[in-house]
Amino acid sequence: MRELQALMDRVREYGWRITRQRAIILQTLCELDRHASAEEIHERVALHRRDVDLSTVYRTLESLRDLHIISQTDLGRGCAEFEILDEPPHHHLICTRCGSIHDLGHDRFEAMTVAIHQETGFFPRFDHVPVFGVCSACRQGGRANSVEGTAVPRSVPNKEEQT
Amino acid sequence: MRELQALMDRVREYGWRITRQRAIILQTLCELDRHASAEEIHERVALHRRDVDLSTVYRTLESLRDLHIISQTDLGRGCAEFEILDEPPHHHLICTRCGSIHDLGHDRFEAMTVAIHQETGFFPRFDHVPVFGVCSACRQGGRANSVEGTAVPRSVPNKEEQT
DNA sequence: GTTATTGCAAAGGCTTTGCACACTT
DNA sequence: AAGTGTGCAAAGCCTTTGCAATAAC
Repeated sequence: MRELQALMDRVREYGWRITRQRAIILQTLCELDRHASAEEIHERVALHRRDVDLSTVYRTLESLRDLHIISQTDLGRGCAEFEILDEPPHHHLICTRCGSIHDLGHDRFEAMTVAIHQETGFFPRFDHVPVFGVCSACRQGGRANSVEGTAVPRSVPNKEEQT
Repeated sequence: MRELQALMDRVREYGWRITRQRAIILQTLCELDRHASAEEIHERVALHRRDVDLSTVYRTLESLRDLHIISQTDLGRGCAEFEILDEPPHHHLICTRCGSIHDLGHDRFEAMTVAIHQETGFFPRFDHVPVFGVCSACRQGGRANSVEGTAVPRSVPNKEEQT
C-alpha cells in the first residue's frame, strides 16, 4: 500500500474534507497496483463499503485528477482509467493489434519536457502517457506489411476550469 | 485542397468502394485546414449534400482512421476530432488552463519513435499527439503556483480488430 | 451551525448498431 | 448480379447533474 496518509494530507491541504467515501476511494486507489476504470474502482470500493455511489466515485476521481494525485488515461478500453500518480511517472506502450501493454519509463518524456519548455515556453505535463503502436511480436507475426494496426491513437484531456 | 485524388486511390487500393458519401467526406476533410469533430464534419459535408447521415460520417471516419488516412484525437472538447494525416505528422501543445493550442513539429517524436523502437522493439505510432500542459502566458499569469492546471491528459486509442 | 459532499435517479452527449434498401463494382 | 455501403431510427454506454438529505469541520 502506498502512502495513503500522505495523500490524505495533501487532499486536506487543498482545503477538502476527508469523507469516509474519499478515504476509502483513496485507499482503494493505493491498493490498486494498476489503472482501473471508475466502474472497477467502484466495485473494489464496495468491498469495503457497499453504500458508496458510482457518481461519488466519479466526482472523487475527477477531483483527485485535478489535484494531480491520480492520472486519468484512456488506454483504449472505451472508458477512462485512473491510477495513483507515480513519482517519477510511468507510461505505457500499447499494441493496437494484440492489445498488449508494456511499461515505459519516464526518462524520455522528462527530456522532452525540458526540451519543449526551453524552446517554446510551454510546460508539458506527461503524467501517464499511452503510446500506441505495434509490438515486436505483432510486427513479426506476418501482418507487418498489412494495413498496419488499423488504429491511430487519440487522446483526451480533462474538462478544466479555464481562466 | 490536398491531394484528394491520391487519397481516394489509397482508399480504393484497400479494396473499398468510393461512394459519393465517402468522396464528399474525404473532400471535406481535405478542405479542412484543421481538426474537426464528426458533427462539424457532418455539417460541412451537408454544404455539398444534405443527405449524408451522421452515422455514415462516423463510419467513414472510423474507416479512414483505421487506414491511417486521418488521425483521431481528443483535444479535450469532449469528442473525437479528425484530421487528414500530414507527412510528416504534426502535434499540439494544449494549455489546460486557457485552452490555447499551439503546433508542435514531429522531430522530437520521430527521434522518440526511433529510440523506443531500438530499445524495446515496439514501434510507436505518433500520428497526432496532444501534449497537455501549461502555456507560458498562463504560467506567468499569476496562477503559476496554484493547483497547476487542475487537469491531467488522458488518451484514447481506437477500437481495433485484434489478431 | 455551516457548508461541502453524498445518494439517488434521471438526464446527457457522443457514438454505435440493426435492418432493409440503394448503389458501386 | 453480388455484396458493400447508406439512411433511418433506436439503442448503448460512460459520465454528468439536480436536489434534498447527510456529514465533516
